[in-house]
Amino acid sequence: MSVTIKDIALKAEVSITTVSRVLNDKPDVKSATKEKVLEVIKEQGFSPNIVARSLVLQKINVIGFVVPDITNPNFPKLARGIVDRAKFFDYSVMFFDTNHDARIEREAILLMRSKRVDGIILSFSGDNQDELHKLRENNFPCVQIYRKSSRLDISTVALDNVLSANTATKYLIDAGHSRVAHITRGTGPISGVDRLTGYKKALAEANISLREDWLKEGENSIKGGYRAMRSLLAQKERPTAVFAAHDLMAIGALEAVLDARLRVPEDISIIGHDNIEMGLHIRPRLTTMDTNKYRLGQISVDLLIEEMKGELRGQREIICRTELVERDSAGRPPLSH
Amino acid sequence: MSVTIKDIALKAEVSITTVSRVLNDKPDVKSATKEKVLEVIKEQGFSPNIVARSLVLQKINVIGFVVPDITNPNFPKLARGIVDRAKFFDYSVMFFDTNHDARIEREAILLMRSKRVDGIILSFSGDNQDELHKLRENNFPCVQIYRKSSRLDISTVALDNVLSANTATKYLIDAGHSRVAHITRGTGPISGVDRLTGYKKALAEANISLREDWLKEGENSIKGGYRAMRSLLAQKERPTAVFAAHDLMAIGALEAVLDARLRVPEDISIIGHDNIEMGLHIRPRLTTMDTNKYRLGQISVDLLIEEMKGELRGQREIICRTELVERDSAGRPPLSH
DNA sequence: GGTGAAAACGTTACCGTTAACGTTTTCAGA
DNA sequence: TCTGAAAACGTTAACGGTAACGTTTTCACC
Repeated sequence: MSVTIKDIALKAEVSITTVSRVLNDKPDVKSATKEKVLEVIKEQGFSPNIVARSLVLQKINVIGFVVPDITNPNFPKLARGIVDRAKFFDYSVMFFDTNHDARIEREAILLMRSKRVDGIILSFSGDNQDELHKLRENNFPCVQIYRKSSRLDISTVALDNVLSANTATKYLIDAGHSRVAHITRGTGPISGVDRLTGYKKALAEANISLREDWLKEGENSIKGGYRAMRSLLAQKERPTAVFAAHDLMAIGALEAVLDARLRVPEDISIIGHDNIEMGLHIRPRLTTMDTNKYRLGQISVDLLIEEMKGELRGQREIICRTELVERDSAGRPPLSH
Repeated sequence: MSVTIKDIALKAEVSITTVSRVLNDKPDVKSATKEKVLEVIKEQGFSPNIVARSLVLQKINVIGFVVPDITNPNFPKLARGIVDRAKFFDYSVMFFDTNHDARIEREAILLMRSKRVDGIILSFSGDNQDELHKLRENNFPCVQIYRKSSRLDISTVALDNVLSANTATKYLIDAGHSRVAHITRGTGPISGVDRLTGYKKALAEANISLREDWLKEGENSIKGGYRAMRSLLAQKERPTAVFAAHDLMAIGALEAVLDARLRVPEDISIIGHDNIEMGLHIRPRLTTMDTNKYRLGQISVDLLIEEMKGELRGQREIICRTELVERDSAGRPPLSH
């Protein structure tokens, strides 16, 4: 069928070991024979069977990458960072999309262990504590992304959500707003809590007291943001600014404001979080916090590589800073206030 | 190190063959011993080494998936369709992003062949004729997506771009427009030509003569659409409607119109193509042609599976229809016309 | 020319699984 | 109780590489 190292050895009149040696640039082979072997290889269009190699080397140079939903605008750039950086280290990436389903997440882990991938980068939606714990127990290289390892000692690269939310909220306050609301991500497991903390902290630092009725929980979607904003607008006392924990919700909120025949940012300022592409193309353009997703991807494979080398004892946590992106959806509060 | 089939055989006091048999649900094993083996497997947390299995089976149950840029909004949903469908058939997907670089595309193919993936789904940017040809020669299962196989006999799943563009243009004409411009995708290799053809056809069918000055070439980006629209607006005679070959360009065009203090669709109607998420969230919401990307992904896996089974002699071409999505960016022409 | 270390090369076991084939066990029926 | 086919199980050779270890060749130096 396909040509093997044996065939090459035969045609080049050397042993398979010699062929293996030239394949892997090992010493102990005369340059003349090396050339000869190389020639036969080219002539026969041979490329070594990496499956066989992996079996003896106990290493397949593949890392697994699991996301809950690649359609979510946070992930494509992350994926790119991971693929690029992995390629740099000669790794390929096996990709999984779990559709936020904890069962599929578990299956994916099992599958990856069976397939003997060298390491895993994952962003989980469910919380599959046991599975992650098992990975850790077996010393399986693994880094978690976006989400801090709760009580599990899994290496993590995440955002400094408290600081980031603090910065965003402070930006509104510094612009003169004292009535700033917050649309949170709901009670789900993902980073929403930290952003809420950052928001509260910023208020406290400015001596503004927290109003529970200006805290709205939205699902993590445009619709969720829209609904939350509508309920905010329906109140007798309206905020003049809102910090949404996620751009999708910010965009929804923005739509709600416009639909209510109010202006952004003249009547209400909005700041989002994550800097998804879309924010650049809605009107007004969305002011937000950039999370540098591409770089996050790169960092996570760097961390994974370290784990795979075994250079890392214990887990590590890398916390990335975010960056304010000033655009058009946030400005000074209306004069009447 | 890790537990193998041999360990299981030892502990269960059977031969490795027997273990293999229960692993693969083969006959010739008493139900009592089967249970015993299963128990030991569970107890030891054993999962078979798929690398070893792949070596003897000559099949790794992995398909390669190559895109030029996962960040491009056409691809995430496609990726999802592929991953889901692949999983259904017990395949994993190895993911590559080539950043539109023909060299990386070539490397990816080489790598995948080395890694012995069972098949490849690819969306190429460059044209790497030779590489694709070689794949075909070696009977390597492969389906190309979005792009029709020029002279190469590679299986393909693509869009009916002529019909789709025709439908979009006709929609504008039917709304009363006679002055409809077209922003094309530039002279690149991707489907732009067919959409131009469809546009021309629609004009011809309505007895509207083609105006070369209303044909603008934009790069495939928001900026490209913006620039193209500006140059359209700068003309003495303006179109009342424009069909952009891609939503990104349509969105750019829309921005240009708004920036020129004109209204959409009251002054100028815009229709895009591809139905990317963003179109739903700009104002006015973009009228466009939906390409059903998720399904496209599924179909391409189905086709690949057929090829891998060897059931397919010769290549096949599946052409998918698109669907009009009426939203707010296209309406009747202004009365003055 | 002989010596011996270094360079070049080959033999072979092994990685963890499957499957062809051979062997043993079971058990219904005479 | 014996017979023999069917069921259950095991032995062994692959799959295509790598690497430890042993063997042969080369060649500088005396």
